[in-house]
Amino acid sequence: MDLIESKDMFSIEEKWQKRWEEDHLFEANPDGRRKFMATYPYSYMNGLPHIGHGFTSLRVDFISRYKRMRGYNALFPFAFHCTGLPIVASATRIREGEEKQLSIMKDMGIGEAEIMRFADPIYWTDYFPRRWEQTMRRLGMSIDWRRKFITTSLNKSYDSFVSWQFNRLKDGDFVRKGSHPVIWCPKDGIPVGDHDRRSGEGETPTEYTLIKFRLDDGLILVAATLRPETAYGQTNLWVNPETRYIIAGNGSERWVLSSEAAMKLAEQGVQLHEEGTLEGGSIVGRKAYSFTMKTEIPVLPALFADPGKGTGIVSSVPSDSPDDYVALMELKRGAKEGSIKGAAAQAVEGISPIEIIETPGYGRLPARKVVERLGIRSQSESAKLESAKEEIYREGFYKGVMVSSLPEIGGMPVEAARVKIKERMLKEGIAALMYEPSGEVICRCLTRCIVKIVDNQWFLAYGDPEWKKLAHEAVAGMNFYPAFLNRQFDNVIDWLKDWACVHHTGLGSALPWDQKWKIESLSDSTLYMAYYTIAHRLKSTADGMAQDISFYDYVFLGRGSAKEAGRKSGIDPAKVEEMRREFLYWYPLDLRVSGKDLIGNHLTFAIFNHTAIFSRELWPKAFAVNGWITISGSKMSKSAGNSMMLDTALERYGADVTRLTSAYAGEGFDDPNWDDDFAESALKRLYQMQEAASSASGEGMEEDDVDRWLLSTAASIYGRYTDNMEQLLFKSAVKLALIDMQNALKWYARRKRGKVNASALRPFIRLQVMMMAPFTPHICEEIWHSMGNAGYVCASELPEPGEMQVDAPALLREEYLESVMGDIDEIVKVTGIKPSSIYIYTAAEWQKQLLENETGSGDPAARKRIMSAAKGKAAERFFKKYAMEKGQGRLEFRRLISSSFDEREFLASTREFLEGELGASVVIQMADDSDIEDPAGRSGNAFPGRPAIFVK
RNA sequence: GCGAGGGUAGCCAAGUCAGGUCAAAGGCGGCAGACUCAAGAUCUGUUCUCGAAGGAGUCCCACGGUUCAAAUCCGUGCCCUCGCACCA
Repeated sequence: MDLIESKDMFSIEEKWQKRWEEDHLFEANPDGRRKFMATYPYSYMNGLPHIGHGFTSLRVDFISRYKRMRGYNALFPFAFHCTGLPIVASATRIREGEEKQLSIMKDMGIGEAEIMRFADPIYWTDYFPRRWEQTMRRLGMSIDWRRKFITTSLNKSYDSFVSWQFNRLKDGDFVRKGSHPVIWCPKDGIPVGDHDRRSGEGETPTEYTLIKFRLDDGLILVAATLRPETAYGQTNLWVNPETRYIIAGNGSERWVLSSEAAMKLAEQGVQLHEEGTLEGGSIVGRKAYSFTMKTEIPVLPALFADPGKGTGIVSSVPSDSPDDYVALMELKRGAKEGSIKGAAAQAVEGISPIEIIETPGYGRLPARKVVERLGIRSQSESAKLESAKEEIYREGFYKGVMVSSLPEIGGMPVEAARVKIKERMLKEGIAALMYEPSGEVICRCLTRCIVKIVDNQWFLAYGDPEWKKLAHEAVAGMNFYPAFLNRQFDNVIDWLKDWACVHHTGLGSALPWDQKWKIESLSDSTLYMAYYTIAHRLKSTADGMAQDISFYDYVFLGRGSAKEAGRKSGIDPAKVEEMRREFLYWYPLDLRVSGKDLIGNHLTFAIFNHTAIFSRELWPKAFAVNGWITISGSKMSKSAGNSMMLDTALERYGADVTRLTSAYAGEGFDDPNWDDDFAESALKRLYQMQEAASSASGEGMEEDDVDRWLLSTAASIYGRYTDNMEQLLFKSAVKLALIDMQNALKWYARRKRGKVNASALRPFIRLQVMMMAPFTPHICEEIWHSMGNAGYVCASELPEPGEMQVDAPALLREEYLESVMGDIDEIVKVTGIKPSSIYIYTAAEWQKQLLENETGSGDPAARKRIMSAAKGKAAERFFKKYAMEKGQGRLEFRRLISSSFDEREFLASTREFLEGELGASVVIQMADDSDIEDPAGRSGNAFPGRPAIFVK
């Protein structure tokens, strides 16, 4: 057979993909076999797959193909996720002609003419699933495509499934109502998710504590702080002299705060009634009573008091706040230089920071320390102040301890003190809460966003301790790859809080009992693995049918009857019954493979939801998680210019090489590395496999020791291969199946001096092709076929590892030979001799017996008897060597060799080979031969399992 | 800070749970040789240091310990990656 030209790879791949398709090879239906169902979390349909998607989904394909070849009925389904905001947001951007979005579309290879069609979100849900399927097919995925579907109300059947799921969750009290803070656009009147923001992606609501201070006329100055635990360090208040504050009634109190703050508080359930205004400048110099300090503190001017942030009034803690410290220092300078006069100057002079928190490495006045280190002189150095604040905030929060002299919170860690003091103040009515975005968020409509407390928000109650308990139980019963993940999942379950599971906008399914809400994208995807089991029997389109709740109740839970479910859904009860049986055949899910980004959300949600709805025997059995792919060592990111789309890889390398490079990229939890150099050289390795196959044709010969070695090596490699495959360690498996097998073949060809035996080679290659089939199925089919095998290699059955014969002495013999050759090589290298003759002396008979005795019974009588055969000098030398070998821990290995075969006899059989390899004549003798030829007296160096050598 | 994982030769990475055949698999890169007019590709060898005899020295983040024996076990410290959410 000719070598596969690389351009032929594409046609070979296409050919086999077509045949698999025609023969419905991967369409899995329930039958009498053991089943194996593995899934990949469907990807979001706002882009095309890159090699990272390829890496994770291929892991499902590798294991599915392997399991199929181990006699399992393997199911690998696939679907497309369309729920949520990003598609809608991106479509809007296209409609608005936003440059960035248009160029993203162009980069995906979408032509000018077509781009505008993406202004309609629905077009995305048609286009991208098509492209994904195309790419996945081209990659040679063994997917049962009959079961594909899209999510959202665009698919009536799936929509009804989600609706059923939420009804069941609600019945079990797993969905509850509450309120929670969201980032909110006051102009549009909607929550603004990351995808709807012009800027401020990743910013979240943060909680400020509003602390009250009383002016002598009874007005309440309301200062906002992120750090209530610093209340005992208050020295003064800051107001912005250029701001007009408002006076607003709140119950019996009259608050002073910025008008922006009043507007925000209104969205957070605090109703204020404006009664008048107050110039910031007019409060400066007055005194306010601090309920914490139990004394009056001065109100001073500061430009950093931003009316748009918090309340525009700040309580000053110069010990711990760089802003406060710098502002205070500036005022003090002003007072000294005379630019500030009178009462204000006097007040300023009387202020000094109060030590309240001890932070390792920062002492008790961290603000001063950092400000001085960074050389900040003025409030206007905002960038430096930002980094100073961030540093102190983080260090102080995690490592700081309140100084012991403080009342109430003395000696407590900052973290705990904050909670304690805040709760006490709230209880006493001298504080309130307010939320602000953690950073500036600008809506796409260019409005600055605020935080709103949304009422009537529906939550999945992941914070519920009882539900957590169930989830922990599920984890305890699961397998994880890698195994340590159980700890990670247990931990996530513990910190997970209630999850807001509905949105106002985006694509999705309506909340069944409150149709104005859309179920959010992570929440409609926790149970759909079950849906796969029947998806191909339901019509997955907009004109499909919404199934009745009793239908799912029966199919998934066995509640009610097939007759009833059929009647309500208009489906033949016999069909309903079949679906019930099909679900029970495939479920529970055997394996879900995902990237590590889904641990903290989707995968854990899936565990939670399964425990809520299904009985124990239907909970998922295993999760596998892998890292993020890197390209030649650096993180894949579009902005950094190194990313690779799956289509690009396929065009460049073809499916098999893309698959092989992915498999070899890495395993376990570490980030895998896509190695272009490996990809470049991968094809030649596949050629080699094919070449070897073609050389395996022709007449066989009688099997000799080396043939047996080859087959034993294959058996031994195969045993390790199955272990690795079962553990999803695909890189190791490829190394064994491709590289180690090929290296064995190279040694074999060398040993046989070109006279390879087809009857050994053929089963060897046949096994290798089968082992490689999960990774490079196309070329393996080609070779399989060319070797005259019937059917498909990917439908053939791999042997039981235990069934394969391993000739252990045969393995030892070759290992021994290699080590003898290694010793000779080293001697030649070190001495620089060009050898003409090489003498090899194997150990004397008595030495072998002695070794056997010493490592075994150690019988002194036997020892004495054996020693009598040895001459004194030789025995002495032997024991020296013996001690050394023992020290190295090699004794048992030497004994194993020496007792497994006759060294001299074996070496003699390889003489021709050795002479050819070494280019010298080789003489093999035993150290105690009577007619020994030993010109340099080296034979005494012999040791059982390691012969003496003399080179000349 | 809490939680999870990690630190192995030029780079990547196996080995660590079950200590000794470990100067430590394999890949990539480098070097040398073969082939070639040449380059690329491919093949072979080699790739810690010293060595004219298979040896010795040093080595698996650092330091200390356990052991006849430590990359592997124990302790302490340093460093790195990821998660800590309402978003797919």
